[in-house]
Amino acid sequence: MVRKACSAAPNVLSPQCPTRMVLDLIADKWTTLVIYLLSQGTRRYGELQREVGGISQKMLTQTLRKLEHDGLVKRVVYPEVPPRTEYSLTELGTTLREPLGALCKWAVEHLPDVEKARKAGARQRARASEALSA
Amino acid sequence: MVRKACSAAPNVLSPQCPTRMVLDLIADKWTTLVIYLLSQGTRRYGELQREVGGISQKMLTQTLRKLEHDGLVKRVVYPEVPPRTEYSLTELGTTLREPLGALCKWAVEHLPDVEKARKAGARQRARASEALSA
DNA sequence: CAGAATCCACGGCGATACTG
DNA sequence: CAGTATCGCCGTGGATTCTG
Repeated sequence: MVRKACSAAPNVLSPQCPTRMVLDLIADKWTTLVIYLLSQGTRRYGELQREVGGISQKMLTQTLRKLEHDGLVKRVVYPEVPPRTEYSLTELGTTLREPLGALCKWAVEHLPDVEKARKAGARQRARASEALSA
Repeated sequence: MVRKACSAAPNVLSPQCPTRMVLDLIADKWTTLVIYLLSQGTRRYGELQREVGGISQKMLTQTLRKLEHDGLVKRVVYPEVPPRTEYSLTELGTTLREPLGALCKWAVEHLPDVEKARKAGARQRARASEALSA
């Protein structure tokens, strides 16, 4: 495991730990979706809004701006009329595909387990107390 | 608006896609921290609260409950006085360590890049307008 | 010690309207 | 088309209090 990431103690719990940053990065409902889409190729603003489905312009713009600010997404504006803006992953942005992919892979593989646990959870919870006293 | 789930095409954009579930799972400031801690060994409620630092009992309990409900965390209550509760990762929970670790690894490796981008962004943004008019 | 319950503030986020 | 600006809901989450 990655230790000395933080100052002295390998503490993920301190806010300045890089782990925290990743969370801020992906712990956003939309961010991951946008990255996913862009990992498939360059998109225009409108395309993204249409494809993500359910996202408001506010959120899309906000997400895009954050991503751009973090150097993960490249924004190219063509000073034309009508306006055209194209978004794409930067070099850095593409490096996120793998770890993100690993996570998705986990989801696909373990989804059944989680669903099973969710269903069993309700029943099991009811008998939890009695099981312990036995 | 429910198009085909992601049965055939892994459409991350549809809400019922497993990817969405992962997001719901980790897209929580605390969840990842808790999992990280538990991946190091069993913890008591109070220990978690102290170690995570900054988390309220409400959030801790809530997070723990969700994790338990999803079958990632095992909760053992000892009917003693004073009460003692121990939390630990389930078998399923430990499988999350790897993909989560990959993410952390990414963070550590690319943190400098992101920070650089963040710093450069501010300056660059200032010259963006003038650059266009030039 | 572990947790449930309540109150409340802030901010996320969507909807809408306007601009270049 | 690609945004920005404004408003308002409501969910998230913190602080506090109470219980077994």
